[in-house]
Amino acid sequence: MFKKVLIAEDHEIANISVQKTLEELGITENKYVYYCDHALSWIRNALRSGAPYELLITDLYFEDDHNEQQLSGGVELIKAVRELQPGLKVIVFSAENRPAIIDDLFKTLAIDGYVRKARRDAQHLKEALQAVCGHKTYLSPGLKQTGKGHNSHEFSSFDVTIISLLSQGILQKDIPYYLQQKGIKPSGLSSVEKRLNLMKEVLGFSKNEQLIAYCKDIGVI
Amino acid sequence: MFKKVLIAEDHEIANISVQKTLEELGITENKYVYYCDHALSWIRNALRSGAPYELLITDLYFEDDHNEQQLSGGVELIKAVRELQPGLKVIVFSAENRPAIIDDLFKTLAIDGYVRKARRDAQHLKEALQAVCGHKTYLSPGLKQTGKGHNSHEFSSFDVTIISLLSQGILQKDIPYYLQQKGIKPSGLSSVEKRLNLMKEVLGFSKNEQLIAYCKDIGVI
DNA sequence: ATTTTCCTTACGGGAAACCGTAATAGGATA
DNA sequence: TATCCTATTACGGTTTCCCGTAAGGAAAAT
Repeated sequence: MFKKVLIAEDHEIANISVQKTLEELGITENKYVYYCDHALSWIRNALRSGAPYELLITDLYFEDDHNEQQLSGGVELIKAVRELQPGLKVIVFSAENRPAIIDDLFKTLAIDGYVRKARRDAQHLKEALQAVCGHKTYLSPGLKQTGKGHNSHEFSSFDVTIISLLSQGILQKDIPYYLQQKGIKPSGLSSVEKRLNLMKEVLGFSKNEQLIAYCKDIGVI
Repeated sequence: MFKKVLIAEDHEIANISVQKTLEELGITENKYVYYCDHALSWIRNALRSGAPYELLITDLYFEDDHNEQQLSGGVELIKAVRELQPGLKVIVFSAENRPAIIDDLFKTLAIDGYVRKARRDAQHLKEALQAVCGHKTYLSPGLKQTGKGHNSHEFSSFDVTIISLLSQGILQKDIPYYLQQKGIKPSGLSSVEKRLNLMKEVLGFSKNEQLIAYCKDIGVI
């Protein structure tokens, strides 16, 4: 089992329980911080002193307060950690439940475990620690990886751009202009329409409003 | 200080910490439950046995699982409790931060304290316990301004119905039919358009897609 | 170089949304 | 009852969206 673990979690209540949970597993050499910047400092200092951390447990979203922070949240913290200590194991512990976002954590940031704050989260956290310690990955039960069912769609960056513009109130007929501004290659109105139609057809939708709601739900925008 | 307290909180991690926090204040005769229905049962039984609870600490939102529940969440639990034991003190402990909803708890359900799950929540919970014990009300710091910003909008159930229908792909021109089905009073297409225009004007939006995205963000649909 | 193929763009007719205005209904007041 | 006031509904013109078809253009294949 791990011996030296760093926990980044801004909620005091959650922080206390993670602490207690780790102690129950015999993990005692821990540091608990409430800010992302502090987490990075401790990782950097531990690395310099020759006794690096073995595991980082972090939340995704940290609330702003009077203390100005460089790192805005868990994603930026993990990115910074990856440059500093690429081998550090990372478990994300958050209430986020949108598959697209969680999936992206595994793919882009190569995290080792994701535990969702939910009914049995303390138990799940223990299971995650066991799994990650054995160099396996862990995902909370009930969170299916975006295994694309019959009606799901892999959103390209082009798709996301179009949907974002729509959700910002840009008229569909004006989207080509914005695409040209950004130098995005297919910029014709027909291409935009074609892509929107494809997305809606795959997902069984008929209106843009449905598409926006769906994308908000799964977290692609 | 209180002696007999009931805690209803589905997240194991949060539940553990509340437990520890109460123990630090010397409150030892507590019961911790993970479902609203269980909470109501324990309150009812304690009342019958002549040793009623003095305080209920409850979350607002409970996640559904395989156990079918009568009470859907904290609001329904508090309503049921009010009929059973009107004098019971109630502290709500939730991540909810929308002033309109929190205000409604104090006004409609006459709760005694609201502690938001945030950075210093364990400390705030202790403060709330002190305050409510002294028959005062408590509200987490940083939530005191109920003044709605210049561009915000209080969504009526009519608004939510319209927006829900749109997000389900119903054509705007077909919404009157659905409103009549449900027996909702203003059902004309012009009334729908008027209401949509009002919402968009207040929020500074121009398209329905923006409105859908906004409502998803703030959680009204 | 020519043809084929695929992708992008352009065009046009019909449906829906948008927006201002007018007609109607229901309730309150006198 | 008559009148006023408000809210709801109905209507028409314009814009935007929707969708099928056709034209243009680049890359690959022959």
